[in-house]
Amino acid sequence: MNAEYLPDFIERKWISKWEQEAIFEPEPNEQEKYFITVPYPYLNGILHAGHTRTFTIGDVIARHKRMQGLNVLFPMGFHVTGTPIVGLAELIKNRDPQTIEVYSKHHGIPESKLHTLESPEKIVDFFSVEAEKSMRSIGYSIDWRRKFTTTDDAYKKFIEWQFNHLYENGYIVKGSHPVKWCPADDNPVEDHDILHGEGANIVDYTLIKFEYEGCIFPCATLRPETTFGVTNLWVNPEIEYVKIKVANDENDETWVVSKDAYDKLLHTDKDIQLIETVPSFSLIGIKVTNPLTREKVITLPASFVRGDNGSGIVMSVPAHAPFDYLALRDLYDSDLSAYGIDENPRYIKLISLIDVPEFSDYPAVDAVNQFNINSQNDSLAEDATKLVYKKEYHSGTLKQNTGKYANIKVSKIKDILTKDLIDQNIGELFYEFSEPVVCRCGTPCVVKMVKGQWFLHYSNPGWKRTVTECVDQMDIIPEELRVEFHNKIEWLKDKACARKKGLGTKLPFDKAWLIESLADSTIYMSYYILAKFLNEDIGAEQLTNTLLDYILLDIGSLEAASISSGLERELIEKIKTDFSYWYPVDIRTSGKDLVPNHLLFFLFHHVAIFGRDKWPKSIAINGFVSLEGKKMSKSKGPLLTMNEAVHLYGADVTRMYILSSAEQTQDADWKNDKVENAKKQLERFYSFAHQIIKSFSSNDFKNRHEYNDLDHIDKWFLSQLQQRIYQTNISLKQVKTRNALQNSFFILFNDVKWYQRRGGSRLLPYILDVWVRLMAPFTPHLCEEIWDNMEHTNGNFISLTQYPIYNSELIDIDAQLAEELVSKTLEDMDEILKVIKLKPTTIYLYSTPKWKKYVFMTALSMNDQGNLDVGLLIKELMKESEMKKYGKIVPKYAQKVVSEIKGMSDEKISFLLKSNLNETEVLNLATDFFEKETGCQVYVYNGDSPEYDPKNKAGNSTYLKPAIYVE
RNA sequence: GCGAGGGUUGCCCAGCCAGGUCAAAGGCGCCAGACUUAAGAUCUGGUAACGAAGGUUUUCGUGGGUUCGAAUCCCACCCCUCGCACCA
Repeated sequence: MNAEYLPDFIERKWISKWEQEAIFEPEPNEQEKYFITVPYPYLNGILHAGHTRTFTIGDVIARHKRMQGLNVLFPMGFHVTGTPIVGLAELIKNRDPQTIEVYSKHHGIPESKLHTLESPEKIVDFFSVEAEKSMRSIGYSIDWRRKFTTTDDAYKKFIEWQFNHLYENGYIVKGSHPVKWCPADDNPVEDHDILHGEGANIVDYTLIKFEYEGCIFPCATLRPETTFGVTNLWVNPEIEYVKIKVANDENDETWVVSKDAYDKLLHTDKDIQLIETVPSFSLIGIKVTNPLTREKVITLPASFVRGDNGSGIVMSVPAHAPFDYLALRDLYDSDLSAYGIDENPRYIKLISLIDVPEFSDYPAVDAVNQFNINSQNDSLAEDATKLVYKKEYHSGTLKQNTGKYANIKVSKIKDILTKDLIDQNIGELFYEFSEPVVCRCGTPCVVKMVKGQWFLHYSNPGWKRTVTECVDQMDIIPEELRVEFHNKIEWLKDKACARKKGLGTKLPFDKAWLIESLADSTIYMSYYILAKFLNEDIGAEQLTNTLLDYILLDIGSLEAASISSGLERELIEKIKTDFSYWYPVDIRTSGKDLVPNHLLFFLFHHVAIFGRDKWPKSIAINGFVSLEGKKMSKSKGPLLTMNEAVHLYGADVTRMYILSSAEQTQDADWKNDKVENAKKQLERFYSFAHQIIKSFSSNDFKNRHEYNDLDHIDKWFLSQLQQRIYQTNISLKQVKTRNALQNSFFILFNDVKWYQRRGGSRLLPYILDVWVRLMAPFTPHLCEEIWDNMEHTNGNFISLTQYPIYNSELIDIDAQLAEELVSKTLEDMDEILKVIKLKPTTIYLYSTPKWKKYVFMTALSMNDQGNLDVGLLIKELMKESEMKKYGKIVPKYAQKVVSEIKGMSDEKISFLLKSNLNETEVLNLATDFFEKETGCQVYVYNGDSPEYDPKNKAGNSTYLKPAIYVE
């Protein structure tokens, strides 16, 4: 064994040995199986630290389960469908400076190579080779016989099969949906195509159709319920209005809207024709009919109305909308004769329709007064609006004047009412951005209705219900995220699943479209089972629907499957048996960014396609990785690649660091100087192992289970070790890799230090044997190397060796308690030595007198029976004639003991109840240790009759806390 | 706005669900000692404050509450991060 830790050498050596012996290529057998998957990487770049974290977690779980004796399958594929790879090829071809810079500098691709990646195919070829190399170099125990990319012909056949099923079972429907649209490009815009307004949402307004002489005056609102409180409409005399013809199912309608609104309506699914422009003056001072209440209300002028927002006509609800109230108040007593209005707007009575606990009948008035707002042009009007809307939304209920909607909460009314309005044709939906959106080309974007689009019908309540059932029977790790899954299932709407651009599979029932790339990566875990055979001896064209139905769903017959595919029956049966052996997925582990999308779809599609016995068993979620506190970005940098990490620090160091720096869902920050420290830790471990291997013979390792006459400290260590083994196994099961490493490495290291400090040595070969197995899932190469050098297992891989198992027989309560006594006593001595200024030469320890221990144990057992009480305890004690001697001091001590015990955890109490400790003996055995540690002479006296006690210190002792006197 | 997660001792980061062994694990940093001609590396110990006796005091975002007892449970508030879709 080399004295120096050479990660590069060790790692190459063991990776190639694993490959030679093909130890990670499992086949079905009589063992219990474990199928673990992580999301395959998307190949528009080199694998980075984020992949490293998720994949390493997966590998550690795989290795742990494998060492626990399960038959583990951990496969990997590559995702390439969608637009980014096509976009990247384009950018490289055009020699986009930023792309060239980022990919050469951050991804570490030489420019000459980079320049050849001018087509999506070349990119896929290059990055898939690179990704596999990276994953091999970090030691993942992946079965590479099953790799594939999502543009393989066979994969496309598989996806077609999936979509045929979804279609046949009604999970795919046709419909229209609003998208961000650039009128100049005549294309939808995606977020990275946007100049301004990246955060913009599409908001759904309701148009309320007010009527006037056969014309419709549509008013856009987010609060359709306020239609009950409309007192007038607002028209801005400064903006341009038009009259348009709107095609409707039965009759065409004539609408009056702003010019801007007309432009927007042109992009909706409505059929629109311009009739004429209308002077704004002609729209003011007329009486329109509220379609809901049939009341007639007047139209009035207002400057706050914007032509580019909504329809350019606004309904006024002054009781509940500060702007409306302000605009109305601004008109009080003013001369409106220019508009042909001779009434004073003061006659208009506010209509209250929402009950809000914190406000009067007119919340808008309250808010305007509260903020002390002067006019509709005051900037505070915005704040007042927010306040009123928020309060009304959260705590408002509808009043009696809303008829059948009375008593409904404001927060619940919108969907109900909108539906009713649409049914009666007095309302319509209208979409608008939450903020202006401008395309990269400089053109303002609009909301466009895309018609005849294919949708995955995720909003289907039955489908949602089944997914909810699926989640309920799964393990979600960590458990706290279960609620998140339920929320997101609730929230999920229909999702367009067909695209025009990018790589992918055509929709089998509408070949003009490509299947969207999140939808084609939902049940591919089952494809791993097929992939092994496809990579060997099956052609894509043989993967027929009939064959897939038979293998994956057990539909149809072997006969039919064989005929349709042209495959041998035995082969088909073999694939089918493999599938039913490996499926379902036992765990899928993934970054938390995939919860609201991929993981959700993964569940939706599984329940849609497969029976309950094939539903996934568990999902584990992990957090992100940042780089020196900065967010990583594939396309902009900074980026730490898996290659770079492995190259600079080694595979084992990288694995250990990324798993130990943060727990589960917490984000991890990669810090180079901390990684250096992790490397030192492993060097320390290596040299510890090296020392032990040098100092012991291979026989010492072979006989590791045969120790007789163990010393106290050996028993203590064995007991302690069981706790570490237990905690490591539990933590790994819960995917708490940080906690697992804390126990299997750091804390165990400290235990070993204490063991050696206390003079232990003979268990060291045994310790190393257990320790290295405990660490093997995390740092497999290093552990194989040490394991190999112990020369006690005839060349078996540690990767295939039994993982340490908790052994309750080795738990030794007395040894643990004794060691606690020793270390606490040492702490007490240190504390005293630190405080007193004299130079100490001798320390006297006085163990607890028998009677005090008796008091303590009596109190403990009374506590156990649930009747511990100072009075009762003293009474009980005094029954004992021995105790009467101490009659005067017993009550005081009893009181102390009772409060001490009341403050103990149940665990500690049961621990103490089971113990049987001889203090004097334990302390005597430890005197050498105490002397070595303190540099003083140490004497231990029995507290019952100390030979020497000049300052009467012996009386200070309590059970497990000896009295101390220092000279 | 809606949803989720988080604020801990010089720093990173555990603990919180199952209240008491919690002045609070582990790592880093720092300090001291050993080794060394010395430095570095390595190893060992220490690391809230105060204390001439093992104690005391203050501390886990802020303010309340429940409890014999709260980092942990409840309520309110402040601050930070992420997601909100047709993009992987």
